[in-house]
Order: sequence, then structure tokens, then C-alpha cells
Amino acid sequence: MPHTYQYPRAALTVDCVVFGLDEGELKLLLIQRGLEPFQGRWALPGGFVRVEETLDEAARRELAEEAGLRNVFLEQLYTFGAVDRDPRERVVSVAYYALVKLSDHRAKAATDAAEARWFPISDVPRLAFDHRNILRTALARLQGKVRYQPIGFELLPAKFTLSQLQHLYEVILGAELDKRNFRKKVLSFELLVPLKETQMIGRHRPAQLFRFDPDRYEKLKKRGFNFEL
Amino acid sequence: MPHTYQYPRAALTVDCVVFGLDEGELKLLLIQRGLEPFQGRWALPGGFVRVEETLDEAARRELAEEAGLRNVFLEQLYTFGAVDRDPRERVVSVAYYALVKLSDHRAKAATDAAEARWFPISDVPRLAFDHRNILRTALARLQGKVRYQPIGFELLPAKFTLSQLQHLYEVILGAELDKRNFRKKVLSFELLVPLKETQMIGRHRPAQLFRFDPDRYEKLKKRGFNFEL
DNA sequence: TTGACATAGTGTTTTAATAACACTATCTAT
DNA sequence: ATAGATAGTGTTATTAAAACACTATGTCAA
Repeated sequence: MPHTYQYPRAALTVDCVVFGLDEGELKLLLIQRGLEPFQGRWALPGGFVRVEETLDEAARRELAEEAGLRNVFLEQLYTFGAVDRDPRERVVSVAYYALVKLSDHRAKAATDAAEARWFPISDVPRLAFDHRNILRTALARLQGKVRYQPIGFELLPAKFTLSQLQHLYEVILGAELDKRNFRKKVLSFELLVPLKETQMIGRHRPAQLFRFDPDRYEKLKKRGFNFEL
Repeated sequence: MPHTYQYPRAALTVDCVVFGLDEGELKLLLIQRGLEPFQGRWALPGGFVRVEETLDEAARRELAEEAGLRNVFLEQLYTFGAVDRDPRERVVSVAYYALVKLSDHRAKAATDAAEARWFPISDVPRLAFDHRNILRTALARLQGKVRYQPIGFELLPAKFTLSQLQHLYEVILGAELDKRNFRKKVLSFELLVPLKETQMIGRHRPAQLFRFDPDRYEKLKKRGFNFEL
């Protein structure tokens, strides 16, 4: 069923940079390509945008189809339009980045897509198309955004310790943080609710568990509050 | 000369939110539409992306064709992909925002396009398509970005006074700033070069003229410097 | 020529935020 | 009982931000 237009049109795709945190390490979800071009090469999950779906919908559909991911944090990143970024024809790609609570999704992702794998951010293989460039853009965005918006919680399990949170920030920002100053600051926002539970792993003192309070964040935001690590 | 594809494709456009500063007021450049849909309605300058040009090139071409603008500050903003944003068919638009030194361009713009006009940001008419929404996004971006990147200078003439600069920030941020603190801070960056000239307008003390030093900014940026008003 | 007017230009103090820094607490496993 | 490992806790010094008022220098009109 062909479709005809007066002028040539670019194909439109979405590509998703999916970040996860695994054992304190920042990881990236990649799909191994089954078809040419770049057959066998690792690539960002993504695909063509259908005419009856929005861009966000397309990104979420591809995440579900290719990686079994649902209900993740997703935000538009940038649109890549270099003329020769796809060797076949003109393809413009709207890139997204997603933050995944790996604790929730690990099991599923493993089953849904055999060709999907998590790679440490420090050890990403050669990528198809201009995906390396998209990844670089996403990392820069993540580093910028994590400072003034509480999106880091999207990478942690619902219940987490302050040490886990600090470690997350250290990994993303690539810098060591002072433990006392970090805890003081992050608690001062009153966005973290201490739970009655503690986490006991390893032979040492158990750690207090917290959860992030998104409702409270929304309220504070309306009052002109500014999260800033 | 028709072009045929296996699946239906969205049309791809660029739209530009063009800001200028005129007599201390923030203004927006709009084009009056000659064709349906929204004939006669004001709209952001923009148009279809050609298959042989990048998105940035398309945006610059449209700015030149529709408004006679060249060599302006231009940055990608966001890509708008609601399914029904164009009543004719599926159209995805990559939005840009541009900052124009109105002092340079006013004369040209007036001649090149009779149907182009500058509107005060506080008094924008009804707009075609979802352009009001694009404008809102652009304003939010401008307000955010102006704080930590020296893009404000793109709106001022090459030579400007500190009062003009302060007024610009006050207009964009919608807040009054303390004169002494502002001057102290902005001069502390050492990004402004005092000129040997002064500006004499009105019956009062003439003001020192400065220019922005982009080279110095690039150097400082590499050293991890952070512009932040 | 003088004075009214309008904007340019200039420092200090107070307050708040950030940065630097080291020890005690509590659990497990041997 | 203790060694080992991470959790948890305050104070001081330093730096940045905010608050604040007067003098300087030009034009223009009387």
C-alpha cells in the first residue's frame, strides 16, 4: 500500500538513550541490530514513528517492543538531522533519554528481548549510525539536569539509602562528594521520607531507608522552590 | 514529480521563535500567513525541511527567505509532534529559537518581507497551529538559559552600556536587579571589554560602552568556568 | 551661567550558602 | 570479643549573595 507525496520526505524515527544503575554503575541499554545497515552492530533502541502516534508514544512503544520497558521516566533530548546520518536515505531522528529503575525491570528485559543488553557507560561498544553522538548529548543532558531537578530518583529503587543516592550522584557527575554536606543538603529539601525500615547488607551497621516524595516536590515547585544539588 | 513510500510519512517542518530587543522591550517576529490553513493569522516563521538540507540549514533558510535575517544566534528548542497539530495532515515541527540584534537587522527585515512584523512579547496576537505553545516553550528556555550562558549579548548591539545589559536581563527574567550587585558580578567575569567611547543620549551623564569578548568566553569555558548571573 | 533633571557610577556591611574536616555507632562474621 | 565495614553525626572557616544611598556628569531651559 504505497503512499505518494509531491515532494520527497525524510523518514522520521525515535531513538532512546536508556540509562540504568546497576550495582552502583551507570549502564546503557543497547540492541543488537538484526538487519542492514550496521547488521550485528549495537544501537540505541528506536524505530520509525507511525503517522497516528505522537513522538512520545513512538518512543514508549519502541521501549516496550524492543526492551520490554514500561512506565519509565522519558524526556525528549534533541532532534538529529544530519543529511547522511543513515546510509540508506534521509532519516531524521528525535532522540529521547530514559531513566530506568533497574531493580524493577531487570527480570523483564532479560526475557523480552534476547538481543538487548546493558553496557557499563565506561565500556560502550561501537554503535550504529550517529548513536555515539546521541549518547554524548544524552550524558551531557543528564549531568546538567541531575543538578537542578530531582530526576536521580528515577534510577534508584523506590526505597533507597542516602549512601546509594550519594553514590548515584557521584557516578553521574564524575566527582566525589562530601558525605556530611551531601546529607545535610539533600535532607534540607524535605523531599525524602524516612521509612521505618532499614537495609541490612554486608557485615556493618544497617542503613536507614528513604523514599522520594513526588507530591511534595510538585507543591514546592509551585511555590518557586528550586532543587539544586 | 511524485515520491512514493511503503508507509505513510509525516511532513517535517522547522519553526523559529525569533526574539529581538527594541527600545528595551522584548519582541517576537511573526509572519502573516497568506495561505490556508489559518490564512491571515500570524505565525512563527518556518517551513518545510528539504531532503538535502540539515534541520539547522532549513531554519536558517527560512529565516532568510521569510524575514531577511542572516547570521543570527540560532539553537534547536524542541520537536513538536502532536498528531493533530496541523489540520491538513501529520506534520512534525522541529522548533528553533533565534536571538537577533535588532539594531543590525531592523532596516532589512522591513524591506524583505512586508508581511513580517515585530510584536511586543506582552502583546502577541492569536497564533496559527500550536505556535503559542512553541512560544511558551521558547520563553521558558530563554529565561533558563540566559542565567548560565552569556546569550543575552546576542540581543544587544555590539557596543552597549551596562544599563542596557541590566535592563535586558530584567526584561527577560521579569525581575528587578540591584544595580551595584549586577555590575559587580557581570564585570567580575572579565568578559566585557570597556571601549574608549561613551554613549550620549538624553540630558544626563554619558555611559561607558562595552563589548562582549567571545574568545575570552571560549577560553574560560574550557577551564571549567561557569557563567551564572 | 546657573540650576533642575536624568541617568551613570561607585563600597561596605550583613546575611546566607558552601566547603572543609574526623570521629562515634552498629551490625556481621570469625 | 574483636576485626572489619559502612552508617551516621556538628562545627568552623570561607565564599558568595543581598541589602542599601549617595556622588558624578552630562543636557537643557530659564
